[in-house]
Amino acid sequence: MPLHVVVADAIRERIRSGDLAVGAPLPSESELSAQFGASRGPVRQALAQLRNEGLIETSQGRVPTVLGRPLAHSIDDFFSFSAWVQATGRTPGQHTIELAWRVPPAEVAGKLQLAASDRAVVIVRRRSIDGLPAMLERSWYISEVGRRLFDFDPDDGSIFGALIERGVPLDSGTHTIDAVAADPLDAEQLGVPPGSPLLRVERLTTSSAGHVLEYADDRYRTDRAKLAIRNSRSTSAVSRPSVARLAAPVLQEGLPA
Amino acid sequence: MPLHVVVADAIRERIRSGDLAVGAPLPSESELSAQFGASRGPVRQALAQLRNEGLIETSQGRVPTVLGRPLAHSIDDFFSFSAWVQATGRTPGQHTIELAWRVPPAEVAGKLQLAASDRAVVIVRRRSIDGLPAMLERSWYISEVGRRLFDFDPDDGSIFGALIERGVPLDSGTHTIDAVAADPLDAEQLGVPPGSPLLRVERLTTSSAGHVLEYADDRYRTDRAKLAIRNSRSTSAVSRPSVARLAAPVLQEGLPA
DNA sequence: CCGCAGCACTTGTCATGAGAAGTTCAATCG
DNA sequence: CGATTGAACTTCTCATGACAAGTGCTGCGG
Repeated sequence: MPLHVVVADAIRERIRSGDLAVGAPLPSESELSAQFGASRGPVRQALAQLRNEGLIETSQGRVPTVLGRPLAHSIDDFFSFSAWVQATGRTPGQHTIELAWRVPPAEVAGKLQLAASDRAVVIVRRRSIDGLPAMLERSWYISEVGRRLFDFDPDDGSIFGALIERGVPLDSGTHTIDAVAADPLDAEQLGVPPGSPLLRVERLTTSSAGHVLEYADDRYRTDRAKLAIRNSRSTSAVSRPSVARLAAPVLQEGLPA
Repeated sequence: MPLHVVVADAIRERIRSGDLAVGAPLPSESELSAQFGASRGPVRQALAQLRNEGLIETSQGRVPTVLGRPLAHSIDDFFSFSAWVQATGRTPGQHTIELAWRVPPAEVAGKLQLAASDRAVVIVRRRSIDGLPAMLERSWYISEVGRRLFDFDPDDGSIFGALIERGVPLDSGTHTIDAVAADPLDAEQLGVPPGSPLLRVERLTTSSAGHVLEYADDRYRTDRAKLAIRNSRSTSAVSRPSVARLAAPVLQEGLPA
């Protein structure tokens, strides 16, 4: 394992555990170099990584300080409902409502870049957190990917994980976020009155080569799940925001000032 | 200006302009070094920055390739409604409905970390895009920051920009996203039926020192604005997602595959 | 006691050099 | 003609050294 990863992991763990409190100063670069037996290069590489994750703040002449605790554990938390729920220490659940291979509506076909007569695999699942319905997922896969859904029981766990294991190159995703009123199916499955506001996340998953593999429409009960974004202007190198899903009861603990 | 910034800007511009098309290979590190008269250090620093912005993809042994065009122009686009709308080539508008200094409700006081009897400055504004109402903003500032709101006309433009100019260290933000039903004020100001689903973004803005300066509750008409997130699992160094607001009619153009 | 200069220390930037590890492609072997 | 080997190329990793620029503290002078 590369040295700079070792250093970054160690510091990240010290922040996560609270050993390095929010606002506390980090050891200087030279101290870190000595501690890990590394030269300044890998240490600076590790600090750049942490700065980029929004965990620390650095500026010239001043020792780096801790900005906040980590939001998401890994990038997969954002792609996989199961991975996300498990990472927050809860139990994910899923109940398949429909699994079919058919011609999708025109708008879905457009997003999947299919011809009008091409079929796709659709799966509708109710996802729950600790047994409570939290999200209704309508997912369309291109046939080549979707046929693998018939190889295993979708009630078993993560489709994302199962597809990755089978070598499907799910890689990049574009998520579009808005709000919709619950339609009759949403209302019935999620246990809310029809017309209730739901948080909708539309996901377009592509391979590393850029081919569209999946289009999904996920609708969340906002009392059970939200999204969080943290970003900072200060960090000298333009930092990227940090995005995570949040389970409602974790909100306070999950969002340190 | 630092060399690695010069290199990064130059490459970013070549990607933005289409000179380097999506999927095209970049020059190798040694070629870039020669072109800019720099050693490998700054060149690698620039490439790391671009990789982190999701613009390029690198892996060992292979020349970097272009992944996609930039989503957001700058980080400020996410903090400032005005900056965002202008960056998309539209005209932002604002109409102040209320500006007051009073004791906030308990929940707001809690988020601002105020004592029960402390006052704060509240401003309610309707924001529009090209004259069409798009968002209703309820913003609470701690008194020290909020009193500056009386120094200028909030209908003039960006409060964020004005506060930054006056030295207020608005720096980091945590955004929580969910959906709510339009209350009577939302409905009236945004021109939608009461109970319509709205996309809500709660924002907690803090100084670089970690003090809470602002709490805001922004509610968007989802037909006029959405959020987009793009992220990738592949990029060797853990890449950070890219977040942007989207004005509805820009959706197609704004989201290259 | 206050203000300021100076020093020690910090991070930011850049150059050079070297080996490990992965990719690509062409020549060679079966 | 297909499979394999190998060399040339690439990026990744790391070490060392140096200077610039910003911060914070100490001690001096007023």
